[in-house]
Amino acid sequence: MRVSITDVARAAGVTPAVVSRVLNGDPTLQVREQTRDRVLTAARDLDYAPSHAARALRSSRSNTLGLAVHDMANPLYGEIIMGAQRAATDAGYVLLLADIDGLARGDVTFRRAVQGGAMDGLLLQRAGTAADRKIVKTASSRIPTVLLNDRSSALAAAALDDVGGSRLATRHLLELGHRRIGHLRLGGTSRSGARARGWRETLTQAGEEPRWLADGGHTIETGRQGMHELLAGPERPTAVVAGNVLAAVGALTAARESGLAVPDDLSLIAFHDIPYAAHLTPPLTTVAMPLHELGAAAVTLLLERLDGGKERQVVVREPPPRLVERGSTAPPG
Amino acid sequence: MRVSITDVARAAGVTPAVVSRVLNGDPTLQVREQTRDRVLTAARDLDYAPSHAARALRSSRSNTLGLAVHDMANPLYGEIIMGAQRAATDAGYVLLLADIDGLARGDVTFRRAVQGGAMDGLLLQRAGTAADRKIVKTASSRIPTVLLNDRSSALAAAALDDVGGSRLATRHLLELGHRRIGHLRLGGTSRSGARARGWRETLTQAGEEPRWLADGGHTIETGRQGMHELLAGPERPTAVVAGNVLAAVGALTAARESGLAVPDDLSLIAFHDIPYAAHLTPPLTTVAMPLHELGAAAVTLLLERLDGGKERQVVVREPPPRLVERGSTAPPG
DNA sequence: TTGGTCGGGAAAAACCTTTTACTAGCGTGG
DNA sequence: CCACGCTAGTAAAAGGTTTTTCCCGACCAA
Repeated sequence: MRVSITDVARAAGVTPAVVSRVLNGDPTLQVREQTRDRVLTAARDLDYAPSHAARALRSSRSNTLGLAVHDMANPLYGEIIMGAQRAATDAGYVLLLADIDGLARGDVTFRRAVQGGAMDGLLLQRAGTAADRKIVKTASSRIPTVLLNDRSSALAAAALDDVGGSRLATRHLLELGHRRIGHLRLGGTSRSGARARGWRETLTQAGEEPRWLADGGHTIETGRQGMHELLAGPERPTAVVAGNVLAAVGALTAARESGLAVPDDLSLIAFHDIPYAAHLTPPLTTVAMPLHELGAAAVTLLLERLDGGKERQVVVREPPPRLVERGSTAPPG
Repeated sequence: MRVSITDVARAAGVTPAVVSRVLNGDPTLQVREQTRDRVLTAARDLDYAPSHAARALRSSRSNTLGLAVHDMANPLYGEIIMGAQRAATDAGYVLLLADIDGLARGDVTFRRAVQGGAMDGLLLQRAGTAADRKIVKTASSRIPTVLLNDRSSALAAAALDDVGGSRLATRHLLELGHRRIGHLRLGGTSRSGARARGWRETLTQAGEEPRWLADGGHTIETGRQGMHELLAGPERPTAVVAGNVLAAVGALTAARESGLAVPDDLSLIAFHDIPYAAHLTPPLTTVAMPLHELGAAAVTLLLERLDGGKERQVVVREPPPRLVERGSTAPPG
């Protein structure tokens, strides 16, 4: 049926042990060049691939990493996942998908997968919900866990340079001549704090007062509400830094609903660049963050931990946040 | 270390075989109610979960399904994946992620995963590229494979009701009073044919001639080009059915570039509804297709095959395509 | 010759389940 | 009293790797 290591051994005229050690490059093995060749060609001829299950059983390593995210349909996560995917593949690992909300629904499938050793480690993107806490508890007590873009806890984590991105965005608006610059923060997560900090610090350094602040969340609808809040006061900001591109989409709608033209009456810049941003009206100016690299960094961190490394928290600064100028920012009218 | 079936057996005062058979509900097992309870409580107390690897090795079933897509960052695929995810979880299966383009890069990781029995079956979303053909060949000869939204081949597949969706879109435009209705087809895939067919048939039945046809691809940029092509002739269409929502985004840009106002000078309706569609200018009228259900259906199909079923092709008609009226369609000016 | 060392590989255990075949004990009918 | 059948399990094999220990022959030095 399947070709096993014994078949290869027979074909090469050696024992299975030798095949295993040759194929895995065991440095303690003494073997003649000739024999090694026989093994290698036999393996190739028979198109041999070791049984995932048997190997996992014996070595108690599944070469699999779990990946749990909230919303697959969010292109931001898609980007992160692709980065993680690639890094994992390059390291010979494979990615197992889990849906956080499914897990929280009391899914036995995931718990069994974690406990049963189906994955060696877990990448977790959380959003601060109750479901998250449950998952974190279930998983992190059993297998190494790395948080994606989050650093509020004692767990290992890979995060973006939120402060830097926020500074870049705010500085862009300042350079255009804006003074009254508001911020739509994410709310609820640690990223929220860092992004708000970059905005606040940059304004303070420029001698401006960071007065306009509202929660924009990370969905279109929450962004719309937040923007309305920001525009409600008697004195309005002339420019806004949105903590999330989806919130910015909603903010654009809110501006329109308030009778404000973007960018003539109000400039808007958002965190994260997605293809759609270029096709909104007006095209959205954004700060592109290295999402791909974030995913890769998280995987690297996890692999490190699997090799016995300590829990670390890293900030992905390479490549640095990049300003993508489009049509939603302009000098104040 | 890990708690194994032997530990549970010892705690319950029986042999491992009994534990296995009780936990898996072996109907041929004769066991006293009392003994069964002892086993069950022991398993619960020890928080036992069977080893994924050992079980896979013994039963040569990994309870894992592979999922290979092109572009995770595309929200359409995200939607499909979420549907697949859920259906798989409900059936006790877990999803393994693979990136087609990585695979085609000559990745050994995936080939080893397939051959090593890391997955029982594969869900494959292909786009007609050379990479696809390679993957299909590697995989489908070894494990059951189901195609997502594609039915051009001999393989099992789950597809959308493209003709129905296309009819719905075209009829909507006809009802608004349009006669000169064009189509931006996908190009390259079998879906292309079906969607074009729905458009053509509906027009013909209404006594109109299906004259305006161009390739819109499935990216923003190709959609833009296709739309320009459609608008190039001396006599222009007054309305267009776009085969893909991303192409429609590009088409919107193309219309603007041609100095045409949507919907006043040109109506546009697109396949697939995504949240962004509502926030374009103008908000895009779409036909929402059951993507979630498509993913679930594909999983069902795959599980069927794993249980020895025949290769089938299904069309997901439930829920039926749904018209989402927004601002990009209007009676002809 | 003997003792020692080294090269080249063999043997066997262990990893944890599942499954098939089998059995000890007991009651029952003939 | 014996054969039989039933209950309630038991025993053992199998699945494919990896890894540690072990072994045999050859060569070298004394």
